[in-house]
Amino acid sequence: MEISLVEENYIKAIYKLQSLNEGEGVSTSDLSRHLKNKAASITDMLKRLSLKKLIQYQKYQGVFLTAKGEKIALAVVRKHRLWEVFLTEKLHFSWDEVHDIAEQMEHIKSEELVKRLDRYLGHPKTDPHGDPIPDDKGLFRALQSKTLSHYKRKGKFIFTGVTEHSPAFLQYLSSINLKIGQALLIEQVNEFDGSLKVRINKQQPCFFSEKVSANILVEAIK
Amino acid sequence: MEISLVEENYIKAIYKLQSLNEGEGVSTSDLSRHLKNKAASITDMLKRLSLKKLIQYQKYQGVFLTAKGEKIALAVVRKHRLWEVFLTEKLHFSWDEVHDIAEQMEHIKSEELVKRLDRYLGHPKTDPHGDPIPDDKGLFRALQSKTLSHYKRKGKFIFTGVTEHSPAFLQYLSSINLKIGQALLIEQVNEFDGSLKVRINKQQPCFFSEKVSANILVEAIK
DNA sequence: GCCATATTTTAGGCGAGCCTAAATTTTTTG
DNA sequence: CAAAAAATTTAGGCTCGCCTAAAATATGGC
Repeated sequence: MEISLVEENYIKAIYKLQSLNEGEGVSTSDLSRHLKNKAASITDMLKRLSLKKLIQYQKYQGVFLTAKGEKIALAVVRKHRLWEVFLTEKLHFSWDEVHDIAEQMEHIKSEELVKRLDRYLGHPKTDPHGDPIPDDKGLFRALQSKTLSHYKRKGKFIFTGVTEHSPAFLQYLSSINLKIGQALLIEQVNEFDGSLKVRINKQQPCFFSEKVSANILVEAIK
Repeated sequence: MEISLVEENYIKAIYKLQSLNEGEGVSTSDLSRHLKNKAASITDMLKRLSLKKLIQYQKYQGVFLTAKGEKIALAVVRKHRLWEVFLTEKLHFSWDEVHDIAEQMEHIKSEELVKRLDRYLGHPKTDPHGDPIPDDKGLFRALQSKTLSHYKRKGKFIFTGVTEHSPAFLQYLSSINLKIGQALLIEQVNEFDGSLKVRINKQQPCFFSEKVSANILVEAIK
């Protein structure tokens, strides 16, 4: 069965929103927002994906991926993240430039290509933003990291990823020399607005607003 | 102006057929054969490409690329050949496996990507089949190689490329250990059917039918 | 130069994937 | 629990890129 590029994008969006939604079906309006198509277009496509048994769809009730649909989603995510690694590691793109290009490359169809790319890159476990790369069976260990704003306390943390991939945000993190794997020392917590005083690598401290720390994933040390 | 993947494929086909046609416009039926679409569909698209000023088209008179169209064709060819180099050099695909994958990758839109890929590959001048890679201005020096069947005489030649890219043909060449850059010694010419007795690299001699030697590009030595 | 044949174009139709407007269903809320 | 509001679906229409059948044009043989 042929799956078009557009269908793959719908599947990917459903997968993403489903993982945020925790158990709930994904709504037409969520998809409409995410894909920037009108709700009526979403309904259109949901019918087609349902016919192809890629999703479970009942009118007005939201939508779930079937096993078949999830397999496709994971394959696309795997390709996307592998290409992001390629673009940063081999072509030296910065982490804020790779998303749009990988968005195109993720649709290239060749199992052999993915296999060889993965080997060539040394079987990376995460992409440049810290997101885990599913293996060829679609398996990956879920991030156990939490956001900095979740902890809201002093202490030492390791920066493991981001939950926001906009160039502006990623460039900001680069500008303060924050890279995946680096240690963060939270020196002060402002209870009023949730902002944090943070020291990175013995540099001058900087301040994270609630909005920033809500998009920074970390693991606590000790 | 947005150019779709399908439009790019038409442009590429026109470019290719134009270069064979030497001056003549490309006919609807040539394109129909090449793209495996019906003639009526070709006419359809020619009208659209003409509106976009990518081709010069007059009913019943065949078609030419405009400067704008040629620029696009060359950019696509450049990308196709660079990705073929990537696939063979970095991912160790064989030269008969890369065409279909590169056919997909050539449509990825990012000037920066092409620039970096080119640098990463060391600014290659030819692809794995010996075809020249246009530079970022679309310039390349045309192959001055001729086919083996053109020479039809004894002597020493360097194998520089192929004019046929089917996996079957390429695999045949691999099976007799013939690679780009290698020397070919023509030891005997059969006038009756145009077949050749050829020695490669001091191995057992092999025999090329007219059909094989018509698809092998060489440069004569001395 | 005319006729037969081959090529090309026009006309009309179809599916994918999008849209707007209107109808329907669900959810909220007073 | 009924009415208003919000979400969703249906109906109908559009473009792109393909098709078949029929009409128009070009070409090649006599």
